[in-house]
Formats: sequence, structure tokens, C-alpha cells
Amino acid sequence: MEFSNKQITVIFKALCDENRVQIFRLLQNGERCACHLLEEMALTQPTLSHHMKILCDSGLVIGRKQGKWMHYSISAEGAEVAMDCLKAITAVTESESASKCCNK
Amino acid sequence: MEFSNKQITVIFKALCDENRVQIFRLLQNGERCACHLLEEMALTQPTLSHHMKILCDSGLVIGRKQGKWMHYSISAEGAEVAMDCLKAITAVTESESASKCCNK
DNA sequence: AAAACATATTGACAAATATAAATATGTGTG
DNA sequence: CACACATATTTATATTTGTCAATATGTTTT
Repeated sequence: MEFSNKQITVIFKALCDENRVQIFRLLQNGERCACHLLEEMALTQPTLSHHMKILCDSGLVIGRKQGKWMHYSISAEGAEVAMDCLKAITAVTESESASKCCNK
Repeated sequence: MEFSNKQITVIFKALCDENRVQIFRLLQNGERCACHLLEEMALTQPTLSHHMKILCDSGLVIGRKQGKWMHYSISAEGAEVAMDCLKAITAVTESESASKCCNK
């Protein structure tokens, strides 16, 4: 089992909230600092910080600290991992076509 | 914008819960009926039904009704859509390398 | 060192979600 | 048609999650 159930939920939790999805859209134009994201999103600073933590935990976003600023960007490697993960969990290895059911 | 933020959250909500991820693992062996899933999972029938609804809403799982039984399977088309969606939301279209930040 | 600033953390609360018991719906069978 | 059975829905509740205010941490500037 390449990915644990828990790992999978952590990865895709990044994409389960509309605000976080919107943050991805902002990061698609390239690296952005937290203050920039804060201006664009209708969120308070602590809430943004909370979402950025979830995004970084997922591996889909990378945080780079530079002085007092945090710069965030989409991780190509993280995206690759998520892609592999999605492919792995949706792959069907069926050989038989009949549905396994409790009523025989 | 090919996918709305809302659509994206609905798709990936399927993979945000450990029980639902486990259901994917069961379905990877081929189509299964609800009663079979219920035997394998440590859930009550209403809870399983609730999760199956979320999975079907995501498009990643298909429900097929046959008499009084519901047969569930992973949707190859749904998986393809999710893949495209993941690719789309993690794609970076940056031309500039410098980080856009509020401090100029 | 003090002040100003950017971000993170804590604590409290509201909203959303997962869960199960009870009930409803729909389907096959006697 | 009555009954048994599989699944869905409703209702209530516990847990999780998103949110913000207040505060803490760490960095730069004066």
C-alpha cells in the first residue's frame, strides 16, 4: 500500500475548501507572499495562516521564509505526488466482472 | 475557468475522509454492492449510505441499482475528470520568477 | 533596545460534518 | 397483499473544521 488512508486525506484536504482552492488560483500566477494573499482573500490574517498550514501539510504548497515574509508557491513535486495518489486510489484491478454481493 | 471552486471541493471531498478512502480500496477489486461494503466497514447502514452519496456526488463512484441492491464501482470517467481538475488547479502559468509581494 | 511590522499560535465560538437510532421508501417473495 | 429485506432519509447528537479576536513569536528598522 503505497499511501496510507490518512496520508491521502491530508493531501486532498487541501482541495476540500473553497477558500483554499481560491488560494491555488492566486498561486498559479507564481509565488506570492502571505500579505499579498491576505489582500486578495476576504479572510483575517489568522484564518489565512491556518489555511496555509493545511496547504503546506498537504505537500501541494511550499512555504519559503524570507525575513519576516512567507512566500508561498505551488509545489510541482507535491502535485506529482497527489496525481500518483489519485491514480493509485482510483485504479481498478478487477479481473472478474461480476459484482461481489452478499446474496449469492 | 474550467472548474468552479465549488465543483473542485465536491470532487475532492470524496478523498477527505478515511472511511471513504477505505471504500475506494474495496471498490478497486471491482464492483461491490452496499451490503458487501457494509460487512467490510465498521459503520452502520445509514452512515455508509451517507458516505456513498458523497462519493457518487463527486463523480468518482457510480451507483447502479439492481432490484433492491445498489452496486457501486469506481468511475474511470470520474477519475479522469478529477485528474484533469487536479492538473488544472496545480498548474503554474508563471512567466515572471519574482514573488509578488505587498512590500515593493 | 524600542518600535513597527509580518506571521504564527491560542482560545472561543459558529458552522459543517460524521455518526447512529428511528423511520420511510422501494423491491422481491410467500 | 402481507411480509421480509436492502437502502435512503430524517432527526438528534458528538466531533471536526472554519473563523476571528487576542496574543505570542520572530524580524527589520530606527
